[in-house]
Amino acid sequence: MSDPTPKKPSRIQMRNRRLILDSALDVFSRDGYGGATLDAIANGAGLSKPNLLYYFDGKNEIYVTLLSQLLETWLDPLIELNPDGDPVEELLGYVRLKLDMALELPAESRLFAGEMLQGAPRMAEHLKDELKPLFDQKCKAIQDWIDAGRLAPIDPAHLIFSIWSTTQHYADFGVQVAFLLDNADPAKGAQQHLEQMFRKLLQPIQQ
Amino acid sequence: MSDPTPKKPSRIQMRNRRLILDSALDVFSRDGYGGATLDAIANGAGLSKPNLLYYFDGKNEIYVTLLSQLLETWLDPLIELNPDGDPVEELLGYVRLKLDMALELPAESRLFAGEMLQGAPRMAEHLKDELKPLFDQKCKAIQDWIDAGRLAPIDPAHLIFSIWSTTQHYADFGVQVAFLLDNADPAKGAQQHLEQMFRKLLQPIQQ
DNA sequence: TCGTTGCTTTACCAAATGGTAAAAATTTAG
DNA sequence: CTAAATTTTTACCATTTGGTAAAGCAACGA
Repeated sequence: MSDPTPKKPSRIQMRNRRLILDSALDVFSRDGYGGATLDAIANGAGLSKPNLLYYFDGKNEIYVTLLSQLLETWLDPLIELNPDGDPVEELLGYVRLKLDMALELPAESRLFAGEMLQGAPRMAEHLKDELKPLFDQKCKAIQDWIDAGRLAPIDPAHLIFSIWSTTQHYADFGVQVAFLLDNADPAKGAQQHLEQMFRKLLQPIQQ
Repeated sequence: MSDPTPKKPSRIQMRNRRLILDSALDVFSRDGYGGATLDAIANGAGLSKPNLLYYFDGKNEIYVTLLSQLLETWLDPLIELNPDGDPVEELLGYVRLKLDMALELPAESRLFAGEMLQGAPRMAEHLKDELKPLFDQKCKAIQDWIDAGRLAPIDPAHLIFSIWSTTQHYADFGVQVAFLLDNADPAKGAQQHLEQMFRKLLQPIQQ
């Protein structure tokens, strides 16, 4: 009575909305928001365009739905960062997780990157509500570790930026990386390099 | 006689091609290739659309011209990397230069990032001819430094990826960075953080 | 079995977009 | 000053694109 959409989705709805979002991820991440077309998305989902528009109100709604669903997955590893664990190992674990995500879900990473590149015009709200509080909270946790002498003194915010950028690079610039590495698998080298780099950065001076 | 376009461009040509490319940089970097329109570019340049098409053969030619001109500027700092200089200082200098470029030319950085995100469909040739040889050459130079014990043992290719990703992050994800830093200027913090990180990574063990 | 609801298709449409033809205006060279 | 060359405008056009209306079809509860 109070809920504007009380009906639970049917099996067909579940299936088709999933098909559409899967196809949309392909198309949006490959062609960008502006380059993506409803025809391409409908085609990839195996539906007609009007049929697609039966499930979503328009291009923008598909895109926003996709991004906000993805944001959860994306922020999950950061949420897992445990203030009660060992600082260096917690952060190195986070690096490892983010790298794995970049390597296994490159389309998702590129979708976010594309939105950010354009100034996040369609995501600003979500970022404010979900990303910012989490970011501030984790910065504070890292600062506490530093204050306790359990971590080298670093700027928490820029540390997080460095983790994000270095790991996501393997997804967002994946074509370039593959090309420059002569199509060798980047996974192992990346893992070792990032582990080495962040371990050196984070390790507090032993006394 | 052999040159297919021997005529040197008039002053008007120089001016208008420059106006168009400047506007195109704005539009392409903001809206992506697919989202950019000739009308928007023409508008930004203060020309009519047909007038714009008098100077360039089409949307694609504007885009490719822009990117290939930019590639030079972009690779310049890497070219400057001097194998005869001090390894750590040379590489830290490169980091500084790349960061300065990201902060001062964010639109250029985003334009490249957008092209890479989409798999560099319109830049593959240029990358093969200009980027790859330079990259291989500099990787070898870094490896020589390592072999001479003047640099910590790191994977040169992944080192370069880390430098690119961390510095360009401040341009490509500039909106996110500004938002998460509460619109504080990221320049100084970024500079200090990256210097600290790469110095620790690169410094060979003293004996 | 019948009617209601939910899903899909067919047939469209208006606006936007990349691009062209050719006339008009302007600049430049002699 | 004039004629040729260059530059700009006006008037178009075909295609693509996001989106709609409404009819047809399928599923399901009573």
